[in-house]
Amino acid sequence: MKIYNTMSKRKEEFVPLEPGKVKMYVCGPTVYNFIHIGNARPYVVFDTMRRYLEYKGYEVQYIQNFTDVDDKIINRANEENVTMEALANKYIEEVLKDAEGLNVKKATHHPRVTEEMPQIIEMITTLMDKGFAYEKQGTVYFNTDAFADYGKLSHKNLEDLEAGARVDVDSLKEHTSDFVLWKPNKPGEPKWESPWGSGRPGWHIECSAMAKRYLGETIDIHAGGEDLIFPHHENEVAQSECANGTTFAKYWMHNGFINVDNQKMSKSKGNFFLLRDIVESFPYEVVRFFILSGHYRMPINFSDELVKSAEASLTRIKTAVKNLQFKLENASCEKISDEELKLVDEAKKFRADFEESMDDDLNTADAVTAIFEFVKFANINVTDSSSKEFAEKIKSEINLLGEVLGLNFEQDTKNENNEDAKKIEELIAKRQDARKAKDFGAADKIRNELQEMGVVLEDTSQGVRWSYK
RNA sequence: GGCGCCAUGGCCAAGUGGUAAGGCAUAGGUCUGCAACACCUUGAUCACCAGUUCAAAUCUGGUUGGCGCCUCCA
Repeated sequence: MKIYNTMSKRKEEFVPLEPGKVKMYVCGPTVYNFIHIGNARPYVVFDTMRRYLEYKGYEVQYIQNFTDVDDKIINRANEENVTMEALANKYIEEVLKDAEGLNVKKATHHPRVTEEMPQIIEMITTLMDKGFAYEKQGTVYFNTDAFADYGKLSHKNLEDLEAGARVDVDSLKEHTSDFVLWKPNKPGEPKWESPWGSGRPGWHIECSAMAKRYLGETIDIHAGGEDLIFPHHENEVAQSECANGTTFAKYWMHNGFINVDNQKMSKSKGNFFLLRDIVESFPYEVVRFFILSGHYRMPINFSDELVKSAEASLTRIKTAVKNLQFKLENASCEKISDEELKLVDEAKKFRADFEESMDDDLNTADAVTAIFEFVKFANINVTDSSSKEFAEKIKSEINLLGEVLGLNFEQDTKNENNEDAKKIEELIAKRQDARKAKDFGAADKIRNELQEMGVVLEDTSQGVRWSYK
């Protein structure tokens, strides 16, 4: 498999540090609100990466943190008159709900910054001891000048950074690009004791410390949104490599943004969409499919119209799978024929195509194409007279590819209950009687009635198939 | 100012040296009592200019347009 590595700016063959195992760290959200559609992208993309690696037989250790101490959380907590802890807990729960809705697998660990203080303080101490950090009035800074490789991930150099810097209010720093490792608390703010006085860690150090604790000094893949390249990930590299004296991450993966009207979402522009609001109109799985229908490094635009189009595409696949299910349930012949066995063999190419696309830097957009082609193949070759075994084999192969993408093609997002089903079956039987009697007026009336209940009928030579629209 | 990304049919989107995948939408047709599902058919020379090459959407240079990072941010 090839992965585009931000560090080298090229696709590289993926070779894990340890055969058969992959250590992945994905930067998680700061929990002070529900996640927005943009936050959903790294969740979906890197979960898909994980699923594909697992599909290929790797054992994946997947770590995603929650930043539960930060100015934004403190401010929001003050506004709502609750403790920072309560606010963070609330949103961690909500984020997990959204993640579950998106069918994102749980991380191996979801560490929280507030529970990692000893490790964080230890790492800062090491940086101080090794001369990569300095303390001024209770604030500890990382000395970027001491790390010769500073800028190697974001491909910036210190001179350019100095030149392009905005007016710096923080006069305690020795260099513009130095950043905070530990800062003193203001009165009333949450605080932890440290060798430099009470306070809390800077944003960057937490990820370095958590990655080290749960995955070790060197990890395989570090991932996140492209905006994190600088300064966040650049600073992580500096901290971890200076403290540990070894390479931090072998591969750096960064997802592109989800834009609205081709522009970055922002609250001030008023083009900001929470995932919660979107799933009022579309199922979570449609959002997941929408995200996977473009390459993860390219920007994608978000709009109702585009998601609607994605929904129609997904429906095509799901309809095909439903049809296969109906056919196998009503098949008159159990055993697969020689002719069908040949077709099963022929269908292997779709899986091969799928893998080829996924192997090419997780090209899910192209991988989805293989599924569509598989669907067409199924539509043409699995007929009403196919054997049950054949229909079953084809269906499970398509479903398998869906699972790798975290999509369950058989899942029905609409509510159904048995009482409804019974009533629907009765109406269908009545309609069938009417049709037999060539009373099409009555038959159509029943069909319309069902349509109003949100039920769509399909007459096949195997019988009537119904589903919720 | 520094660094970087993008520009493919109505919309979305792969392809990155050998004469343009796929999906959505549209139109016509087949199937159907009608419909639905499905199938068939229908459409682009790849922003522009110049260059390299037997050959370029695909490489190089330039132009135009859009966007991002450099400040919290997925």
